[in-house]
Amino acid sequence: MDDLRQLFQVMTRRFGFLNKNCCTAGGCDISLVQSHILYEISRQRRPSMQQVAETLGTDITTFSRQIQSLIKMNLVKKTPDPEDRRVSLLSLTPEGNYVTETIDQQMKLYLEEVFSHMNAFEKETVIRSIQLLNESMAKSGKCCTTPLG
Amino acid sequence: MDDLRQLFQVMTRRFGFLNKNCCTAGGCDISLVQSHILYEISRQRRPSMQQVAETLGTDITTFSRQIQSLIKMNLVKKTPDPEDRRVSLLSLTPEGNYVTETIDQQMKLYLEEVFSHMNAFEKETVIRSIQLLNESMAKSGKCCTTPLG
DNA sequence: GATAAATACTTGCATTTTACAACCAAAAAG
DNA sequence: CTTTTTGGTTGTAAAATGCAAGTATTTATC
Repeated sequence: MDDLRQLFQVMTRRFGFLNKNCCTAGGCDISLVQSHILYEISRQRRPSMQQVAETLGTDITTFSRQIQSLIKMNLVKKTPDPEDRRVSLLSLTPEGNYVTETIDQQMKLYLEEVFSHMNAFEKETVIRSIQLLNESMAKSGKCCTTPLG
Repeated sequence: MDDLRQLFQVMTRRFGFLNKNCCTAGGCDISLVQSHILYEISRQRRPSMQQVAETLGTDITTFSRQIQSLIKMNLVKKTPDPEDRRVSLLSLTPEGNYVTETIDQQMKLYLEEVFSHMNAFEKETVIRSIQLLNESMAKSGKCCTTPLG
């Protein structure tokens, strides 16, 4: 309880490593940011560029180029929105879906491994705590959002 | 409990934003990685380059250059280890200490703000949960460590 | 005690990532 | 119909990254 920040720092660093490990694991070999982009595209429902970039807190110009790479790698598809021809809707190609799915399974496997060191009650408490934390961070508009806006 | 990964993803992303915000806040204007380096140097007791690079999971060559920048900015000092003249021990300059301290206070302020949305019991539970999580991740040697080794 | 091997770190180089500024095109506002 | 706003793309330049190769010191090994 003394060094609160340290706790967070260690936890997020470890989770970052986990994420990174899952990118370079057999088969798919993509960067960490690309992994996050794929994840968000799969999670959101045909999002626009802006939406995903905003979620990840990356500059739209950087994001634009990242998407270009992912399209070149045949993992992502960009379709113009018929409602508003300025926006491009993002979706995963079958290959992109496969890669994303593979990473996700790997992540889940690792997370289960981590939680295997706890009993059911502890696991439940930890999960509930993270939920609570997320809610609190959401409430606190001042911090924990992208620096841009 | 359904989407465990999502919970982690959101939490770490938010904490990452928080970290990023604290770098660019008035006075100090350093990159996120530099902030992490400063933090680790202040936390560890006169660490060597390898130690900090290892902790952060960054390549030693990249790290070497980062340190060069921080030295040029007069935030970090490198002193040869008398025991082993190959190693360089890292420490903060007074300026570096000030910057690091400022960031730390900002972080703590933000974290307190986040926890202000909880009651004492919830806060205690959340902190204990993160501790537990860190322990579990440490136990699980397979994941959650640097991909390099 | 000389030689080989390992370790700690730096530099060369090439690639990737990043972001500000300036831009284009479509939509909304006036 | 003109102006402004919005979604997205390039130009360019800086920073970050990491492999390969190098230097210097220390630790085996014979």
